[in-house]
Amino acid sequence: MRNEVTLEDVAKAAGVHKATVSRALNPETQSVVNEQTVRRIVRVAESLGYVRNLTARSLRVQSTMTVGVVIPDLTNPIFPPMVRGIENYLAKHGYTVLLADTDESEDEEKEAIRSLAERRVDGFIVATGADNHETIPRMFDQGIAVVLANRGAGAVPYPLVTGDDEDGMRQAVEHLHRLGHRHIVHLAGPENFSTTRIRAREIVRVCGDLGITCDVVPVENLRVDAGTSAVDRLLDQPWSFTAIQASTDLLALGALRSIRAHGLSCPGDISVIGFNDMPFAAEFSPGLTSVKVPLDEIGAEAARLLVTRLQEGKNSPRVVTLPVRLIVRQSTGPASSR
Amino acid sequence: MRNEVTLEDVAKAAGVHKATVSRALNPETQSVVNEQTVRRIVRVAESLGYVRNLTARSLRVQSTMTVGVVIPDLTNPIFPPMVRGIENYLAKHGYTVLLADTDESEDEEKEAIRSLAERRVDGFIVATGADNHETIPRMFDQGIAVVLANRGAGAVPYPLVTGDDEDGMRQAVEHLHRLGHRHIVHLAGPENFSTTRIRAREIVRVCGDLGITCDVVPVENLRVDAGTSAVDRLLDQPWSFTAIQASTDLLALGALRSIRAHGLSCPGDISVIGFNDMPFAAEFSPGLTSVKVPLDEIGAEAARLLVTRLQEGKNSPRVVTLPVRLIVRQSTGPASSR
DNA sequence: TAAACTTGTGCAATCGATTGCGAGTTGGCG
DNA sequence: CGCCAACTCGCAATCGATTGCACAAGTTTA
Repeated sequence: MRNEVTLEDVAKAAGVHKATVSRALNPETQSVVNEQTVRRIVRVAESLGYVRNLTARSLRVQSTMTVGVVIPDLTNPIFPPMVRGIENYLAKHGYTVLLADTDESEDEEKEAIRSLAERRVDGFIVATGADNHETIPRMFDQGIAVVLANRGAGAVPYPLVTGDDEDGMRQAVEHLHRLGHRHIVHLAGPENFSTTRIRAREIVRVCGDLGITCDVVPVENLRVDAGTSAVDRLLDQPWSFTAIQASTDLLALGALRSIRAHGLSCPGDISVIGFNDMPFAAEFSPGLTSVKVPLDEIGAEAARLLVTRLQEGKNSPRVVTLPVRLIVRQSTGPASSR
Repeated sequence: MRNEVTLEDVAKAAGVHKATVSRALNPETQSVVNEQTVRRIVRVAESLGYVRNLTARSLRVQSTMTVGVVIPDLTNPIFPPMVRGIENYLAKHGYTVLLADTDESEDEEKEAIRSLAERRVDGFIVATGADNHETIPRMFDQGIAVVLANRGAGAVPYPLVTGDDEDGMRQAVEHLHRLGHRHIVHLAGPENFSTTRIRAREIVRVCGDLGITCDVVPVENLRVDAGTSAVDRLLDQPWSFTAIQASTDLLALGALRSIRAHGLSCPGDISVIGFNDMPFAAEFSPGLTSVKVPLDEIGAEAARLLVTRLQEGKNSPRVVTLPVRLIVRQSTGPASSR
């Protein structure tokens, strides 16, 4: 049923030893085989429909040419571009990606990583980092090659590729300041994600510098609904802020929904500004002002770091920060005077 | 550097033969080993940090417990839900997914499939079907296990899981008919994709039944820009339709952009209705009326068919059609009278 | 008490490709 | 003519786990 043509078969058909076939078919070692022989072997291999068995090869050479990519949830729109970036880079270098979602559950993360480790991936790109998880540190102790993307993982000295959250937050707040906003709210993600924690820390710092009042409102997770209900709670009481800066576009989207549901207008009554610039953020109603994080480049860079680590053995810089840029759309406007 | 603990190591440490360790650690064969021994072996294995080498296992048992998922482009928003559906089902059954994008290029498709075949995936789920590609038929001849998702691939008798395009189109057109539309435009995708071809065929049929004039406008590909420029061309000349039905939400989005750019209003001047109900279609401006295709279920069902094929060897029904449902939002309204 | 089972474990072949080592051939050069 | 280098290519071990078969010890049955 399956393709069963083996090196041995090709060897027999070509009248040579399988070792010769192996060398003839591998670009690296092709040069030690007679040119005529190579041509003959290649021809025979094709006519027999030989396709090399990387499983067997992996066992022998101790490398599978696959990397495990661990993300929280593919349907979170920031991840597809990242995975694409990873995949594009890796494909060019002969690697294939084994994908695993974890749904933000530490158990599923552990399970996913175990499953990938059993399959002997050469390395990991992990985007599920959280400060309190134990898995990543243990991997470090075992000497497993890992690059973190987007989120850090506590004190583990793995390289981390991320957008410049601090600069992004500065751009966002300065934009609001120019528009006259003096009292804003920050929707903060969970404390144990480095990204959301840094963003929260940074926005209060920048607001302090500019003389803006900033209320940090914690949100239990990064889903749209959580953003909606958090803003619902704000708007169900007397309130006095004029803008909302959300740690994530999905939370910003939740804010937009809540504002609309309360019969208020954005940006008329409240301006909203997101973070990440997820795909289609421009199409929202109103188009979402957001800080564009180069998600595909984060993926590609993470892949690049991993590949150099795998091929040259040398470790990479501790953290790579990619530049971000504020994209102004319709969800931000002059502060309302109420 | 890597985990090098092998069965042999565990065996030595536990004072038994590696065959016994193998049996003790495999739930299937655990029963033939003495209970005491199992416990001892498990303990030793854990303390040594043994993680089973599926590469070696695969070679021996001729099965890798991985499936290749081939899609055009992960950043097309209809695919992440589908891949999630696939992954969820497969993970529950011990399989892992190897992901590959092809960017609608037949060469890349061929390359991706070859790469996955070399890694000896147990089967494929392919969403890049096109009538003129040669790869899929060849796979069939080789007896490779494949399930097609979303798009068919010519006359190949592989099972196909898809949404009910015909019923969906009927619902869409009837909705427009009720709103008074009598002249509409269909933005049609490429001819060689079964999905878009069927949708085009069906919309003209239904329009014929209802006495609606339907102009089919071909669009070269399924990207947003292509939709925009197609509608640009329509609106740059005299026109008389009152609604646009697009083969895909991305094309519909392109239409929305063009309408806005021409200073027209949707649905005031032109109603727009999409297909697939991609994530966040509700957030567009205006919220996009669309036919909801259960993408995650398509993925899950495709995975289910593949797994039963792999485990029971028996082939599945030729085509599984999942029900779809029109979701009415703000982009459709009464026909304008011009 | 011997024969017939059960139970638990070891032995060794096997999956398919890679690669260090060595042998055979050819050709060049002194 | 002889020696050595350069090419080619075959041999066999190896990667780590699985599994049919055999064998030993203990248990039941006739």
